[in-house]
Amino acid sequence: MAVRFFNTLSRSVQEFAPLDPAGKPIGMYCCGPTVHDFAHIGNFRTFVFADLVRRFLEFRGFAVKHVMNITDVEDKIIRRVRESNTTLREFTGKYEAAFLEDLRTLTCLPAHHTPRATEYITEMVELIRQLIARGIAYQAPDNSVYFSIDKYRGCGCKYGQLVKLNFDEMRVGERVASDEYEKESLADFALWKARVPEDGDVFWPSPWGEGRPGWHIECSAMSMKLLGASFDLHLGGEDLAFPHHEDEIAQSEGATGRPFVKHWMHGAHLLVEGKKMSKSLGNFFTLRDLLTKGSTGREIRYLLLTAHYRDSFNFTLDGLAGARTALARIDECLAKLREIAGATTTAAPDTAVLEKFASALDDDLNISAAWAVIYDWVRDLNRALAANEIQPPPAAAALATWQRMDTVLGIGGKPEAEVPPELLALLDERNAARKAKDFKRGDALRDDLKAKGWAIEDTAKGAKLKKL
RNA sequence: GGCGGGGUAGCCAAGUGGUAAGGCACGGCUCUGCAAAAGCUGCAUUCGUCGGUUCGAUUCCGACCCUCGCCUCCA
Repeated sequence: MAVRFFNTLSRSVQEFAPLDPAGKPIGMYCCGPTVHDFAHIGNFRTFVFADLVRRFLEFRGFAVKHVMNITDVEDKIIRRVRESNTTLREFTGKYEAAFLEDLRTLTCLPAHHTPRATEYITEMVELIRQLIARGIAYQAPDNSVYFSIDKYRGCGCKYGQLVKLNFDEMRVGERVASDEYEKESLADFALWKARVPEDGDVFWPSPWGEGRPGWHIECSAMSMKLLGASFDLHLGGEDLAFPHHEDEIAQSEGATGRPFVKHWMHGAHLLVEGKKMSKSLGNFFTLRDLLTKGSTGREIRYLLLTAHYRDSFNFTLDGLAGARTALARIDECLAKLREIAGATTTAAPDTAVLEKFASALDDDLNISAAWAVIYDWVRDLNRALAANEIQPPPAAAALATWQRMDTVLGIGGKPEAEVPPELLALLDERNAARKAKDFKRGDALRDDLKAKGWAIEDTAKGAKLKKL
């Protein structure tokens, strides 16, 4: 069964067929962060989604060349650089590093390229030059350069490929002041913003005078530079479809005359505790906030991966607690399998299970169905384990099956916590007390350990300590 | 106002023109000195509302209600 994804261009689920069937890697571009602050959990839903897409394509045997940009110049960044009296590079460097670290916390595979906008000014200028040469862009009296949607349409190009647009009905300019620009038409957007005093040191020379790039042009310049004028797959959050991605298409196709991206995918936003995240509601979480509250990256990743990417998802603290329990169940099963498998490490995975898992994902990444396959599989294994019916070879095979599925999920196994020797001593004491039927003392020691963050698990093979 | 998603058990969330996956929570059981942990097991006559098509609709059609997103800051 072929991989099928919803394509925003066609508004339907269609087979994912690479541009180059001969085997050139799939070019995949995901709009990255604007590094003006620590990224929040909503941002990470999109990046975990992109990571799932990439991992699944690789699982299905595609080679993927993954590019994710870092937007390190933009209005908000400039304002905050000015306010914090620092340099652009210093300011953005801090948040870029934090962002990349956060991605590692969520076990997202690193992109093959993470280009910074400020390092592709030359390419952006060149792209703008081409657009002006083709008569699609113009310099306004304010010295800024704008993209003309009328001219673009006049060339037979289509503006409004990702969203249905009806300019007569649109409330253009309602939410954002439009009188600060001298555009020919309200819908036109900036390619190059002329330098203004508030920009401080943040400007570059260009044929149109000093200034800085508009927001959309960076993605066109960097994606085409690294992946070619036409590439396979472009992803981002749903809010980016318009205008950002629409404008990327216009700039790129306007400049090259070639189709830009074959397949567009957009991830839905998330709600937190049923409401749109906002600082005033107290439901605004960065990844770091959640880690501080005691969650782990894998729990957060798991929770973000429990819902379909095109549905808005309600992220809750209850859900996070549930994620911990659910993962523990998987971990427990794997630990038992490892114990039985012992030295038997090489085994072929269970292809029937893998096929069920993969076909769920083939269907536009139906991750819920994929989890159902996993939990059914876990229950079957647990039944067999409880009945002592699992020999080392099937245990090893099950572990191999998990390992293969986990290349897509990126959940991994729970890291084994080292038990401090003094706690082991307490455990020994408690075992001795129990043996002597001094249950009062045994229970006291159990409570003591619990207070120290370790639970005693009395199993058929003796007592074990487990980190809470 | 235009465009686009959604409304399925306490919560999260799949799915199908033929009688509702999975996870969490909760109850029961096994294990235990008692617990915990773990495992097993049970848990929606019902899919926003009202109509229509149909032998049969949660699934298709229509209307309505609610909700979320986009309409040049946005993952």
